[in-house]
Amino acid sequence: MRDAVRRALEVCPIEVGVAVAGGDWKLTTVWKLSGGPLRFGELQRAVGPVSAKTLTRQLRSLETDGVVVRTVFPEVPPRVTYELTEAGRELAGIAVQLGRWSERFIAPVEASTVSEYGPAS
Amino acid sequence: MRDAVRRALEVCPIEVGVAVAGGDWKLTTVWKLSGGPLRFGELQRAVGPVSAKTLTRQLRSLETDGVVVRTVFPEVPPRVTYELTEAGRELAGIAVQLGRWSERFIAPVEASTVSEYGPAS
DNA sequence: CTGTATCCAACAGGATACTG
DNA sequence: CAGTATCCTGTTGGATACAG
Repeated sequence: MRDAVRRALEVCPIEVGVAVAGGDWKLTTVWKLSGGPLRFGELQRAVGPVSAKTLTRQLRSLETDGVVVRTVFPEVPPRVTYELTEAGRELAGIAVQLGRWSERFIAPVEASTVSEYGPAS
Repeated sequence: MRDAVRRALEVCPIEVGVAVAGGDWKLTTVWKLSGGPLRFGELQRAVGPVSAKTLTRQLRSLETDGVVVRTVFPEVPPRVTYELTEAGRELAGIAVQLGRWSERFIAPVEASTVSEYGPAS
């Protein structure tokens, strides 16, 4: 278990959730994976302007916390896929709600809603 | 509007939500306020081991983003209360869901659930 | 293709002392 | 009481170059 999570456990469940799901790109990553497994490169393009280094670290963190599963195929060129666990699928639902909340209260828009975008195909 | 929010607007609604609600103590603060207005000191004790400096900054950020309202009473000693806007009340619901999610998938427990704790009285 | 190593700037958050 | 000012450490995240 990661230190950040262990520390949050001493405080309250909400902080545990923040320790696991907080940080740039994490929830968007989970959301993009809710359409099914994606390779590293596909994921990077789908998530947005995230560096490989950061995406890798966030994915490792999510893997440690039991949100995603990483599968390495012993091929050349290498192929690695990421998919959600049950915890990840549940978290994706919360991510969508947060996206809708921000559309409603922070940046009201008519088009380009998270509801319409959907996860990466 | 804060820079972090403006930058997230270029990416996706979920990242906007993270920009507003992400960061230690913010969601717990919102949750504790869901029981009604609290003074600064009450809030600090309710949230947990957060420094005054950090809590102040998070509250200012939440105020700028339209999640909380800060009210100063011209008295001696000074009294300042914080309360949720409608956006804040909606966000508190998501915070509770995140807390329940972490209880279910990260740190399963029988007692001491976020559901039982409730906001500060 | 999927990363890692290194360097760097910016930010987060605690501790302490202090103010109106 | 409700902060602010200062100093400090650790973390975050991009850019670039490189590796298997």
